[in-house]
Amino acid sequence: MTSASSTARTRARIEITGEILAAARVRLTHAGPGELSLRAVARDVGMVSSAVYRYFASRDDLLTALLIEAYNELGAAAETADASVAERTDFVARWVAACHAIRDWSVAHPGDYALLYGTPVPGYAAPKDTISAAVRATSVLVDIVITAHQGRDAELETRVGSPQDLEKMLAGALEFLGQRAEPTTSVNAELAMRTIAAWTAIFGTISFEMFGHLVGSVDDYNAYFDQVVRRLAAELEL
Amino acid sequence: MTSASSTARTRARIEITGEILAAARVRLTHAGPGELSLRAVARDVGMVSSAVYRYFASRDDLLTALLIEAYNELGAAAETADASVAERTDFVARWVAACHAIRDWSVAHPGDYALLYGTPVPGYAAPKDTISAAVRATSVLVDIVITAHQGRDAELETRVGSPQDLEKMLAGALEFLGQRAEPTTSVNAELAMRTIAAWTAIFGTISFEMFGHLVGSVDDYNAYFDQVVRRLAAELEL
DNA sequence: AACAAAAAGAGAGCACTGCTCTTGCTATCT
DNA sequence: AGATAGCAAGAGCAGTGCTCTCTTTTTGTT
Repeated sequence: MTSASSTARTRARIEITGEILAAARVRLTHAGPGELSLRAVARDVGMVSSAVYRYFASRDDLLTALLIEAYNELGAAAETADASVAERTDFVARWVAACHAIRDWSVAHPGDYALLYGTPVPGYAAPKDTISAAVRATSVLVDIVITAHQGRDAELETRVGSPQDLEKMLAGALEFLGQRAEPTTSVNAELAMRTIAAWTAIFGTISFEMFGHLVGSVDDYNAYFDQVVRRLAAELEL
Repeated sequence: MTSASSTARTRARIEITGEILAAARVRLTHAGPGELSLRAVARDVGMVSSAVYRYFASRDDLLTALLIEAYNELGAAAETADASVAERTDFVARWVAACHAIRDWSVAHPGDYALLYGTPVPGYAAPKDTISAAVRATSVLVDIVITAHQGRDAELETRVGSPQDLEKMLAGALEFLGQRAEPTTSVNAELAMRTIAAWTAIFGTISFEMFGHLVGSVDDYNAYFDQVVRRLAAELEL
């Protein structure tokens, strides 16, 4: 029986890996990445700590796996919210729905959010596996913006600086946006600039809320976020 | 000799406290708050770890002291940059100068920045001592905005939602802004909304840069930040 | 000047962490 | 059936925050 993955052992391995991840996830949700102890997770699943190392080579490896899971969950939440808007040409509604889905997930998963958008762990550099997952939520937002502008005649006018400056500065972003747009269209640098700024503003707002910087200034976080999101929608001319 | 602080011991205490803080600061600058070990700091200053506890009751206390120092340094940088603009009525120039000073300091002190604006430490709640220091950099920005709008006839028109909604939502912020404005003036809720959003956007942008989320999208961080800041200046109608 | 009180440093120790290595057992493949 | 590889457990190392005890030094008072 050389079939790839049907032996009891491989099945057990997958299951146990999942159990460890789930246990770690539970601890992470309300504890923050720095407090996540591999030994504590091991105890949760009824293992000795050294046994966990058969499944994850190091604590960083475990964090990476959690990172990917969390990114995917966030991305899925954004995708679902966007897809749930029936009127596909109501780009403001889609934008608002996706943004709120992102915030809602973040509020419900503080520890995971801290892992994704908080201080990076020590010498930790996110491996390539994480990129595709990391990009999901962002892609939802970007797609809404790009689709909204796809068929329009007039391109956005550059507000600050020259289009050449923007193009040079945002080369990487323009490439990414270009891949998501229809092949024939070229992506306006001004639109790219505003999109990145809006994207940053969204996560900046959530981070400020989550990390306590809005305490005393803002009373109703949800209402405030809604304001921010709708203003960004106007800024993006959705 | 009962005079408050002239004995050799009190002088030594202040000096040693400073040495510990300085050593911790050096470690923090390029290491991140989670990696800051009290024992390592003790070794740096040639003490045994238990001796450090005569000066700081816990690691959290040390972090709090570092937090205050860093906030003050950031605040001072912003204040200096603002003050260095000769033409006091050129509010855009003052805004740009202050914002860039904030980013420059952040880039030069990654570990400190992570302590201030990254994931909060475990169960750590910033004590009141930190607030006055924390507010300094923000106050510079707020003062520029408020002063710019002080003598104007027309108030900003509410863009999204109603003024009543904004006032209710931003009660805390309006109080803070009101304290910084001239007593006679009442602060416009729309202005408060835009100011908070701009403030959030600035630190969101810096956080995204520092925590690696702009890698691949933005090539020239300084130029990008300049764009963001100038667009916010326009948004704030400085 | 002498003495009690307070403060400071050093060391040992506890409970915890990430991680490695060795030992015994068991499922898998040839 | 026998060799091989995978798995779990335990001991152990170096590091962490923090506490407690002990000794020495400085301080303030009698």
